[in-house]
Amino acid sequence: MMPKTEDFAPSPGALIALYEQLRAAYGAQDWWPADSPFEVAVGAVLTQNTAWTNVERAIAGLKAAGMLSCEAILAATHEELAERIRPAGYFNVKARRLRHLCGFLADKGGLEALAVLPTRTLRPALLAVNGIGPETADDILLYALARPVFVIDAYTRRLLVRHGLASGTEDYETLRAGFERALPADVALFKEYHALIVEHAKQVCRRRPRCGDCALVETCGRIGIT
DNA sequence: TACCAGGAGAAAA
DNA sequence: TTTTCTCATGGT
Repeated sequence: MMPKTEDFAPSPGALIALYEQLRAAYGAQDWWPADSPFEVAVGAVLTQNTAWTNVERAIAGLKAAGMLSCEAILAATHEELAERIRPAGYFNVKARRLRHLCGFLADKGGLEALAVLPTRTLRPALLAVNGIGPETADDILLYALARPVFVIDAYTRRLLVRHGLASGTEDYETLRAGFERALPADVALFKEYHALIVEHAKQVCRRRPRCGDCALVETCGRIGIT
């Protein structure tokens, strides 16, 4: 089914204004925190429904074991891999997902080889990999492969609802399409926008971890977003 | 101690 | 087709 793009049509001015306020409040984020595109891809799987601090421990564990490569992950047993990524939670599930992703990458000739494929081909291919959903695929496309794809996450959804730009019932593709229609297809802008939304949520959640569906009120007020 | 977190797939209704 | 359940650690 085609996404319901008519349900989310923010004005470019509203999205740019929000971005500029976040940028003024938090400065340049220079995301994603990783040493290589492959580390970005691994991190994108490990961070599923998990705080980034736990993901950092898991990636450090993979690095320490010399397992931060497609070949090493595919060569390891399920138990070895799961043990290394245990701090990220859901370790059995994520170990399978990492192996699926690495199998896909190995089959395609590595992450670098994907550079020749257009996004309209690459995105469906990533989504066809078991364990790679829309957010994970878009993290990889934007931060590992520099494609102008806007990443939607729970923080983005909450921010949009808080500011009356979305109802909260829109599906992932609707929100992504809305951002991509309203904003210029600028990889640096998309990277920074998503990173700023995450930072914005972290700043608040650090103090008020159980603030329900209105977590952004305090910081929104402080930086003048209402 | 109990609750929650940057998701995704499978099973059930 | 939509909703519910499952996976699991670490911080508060």
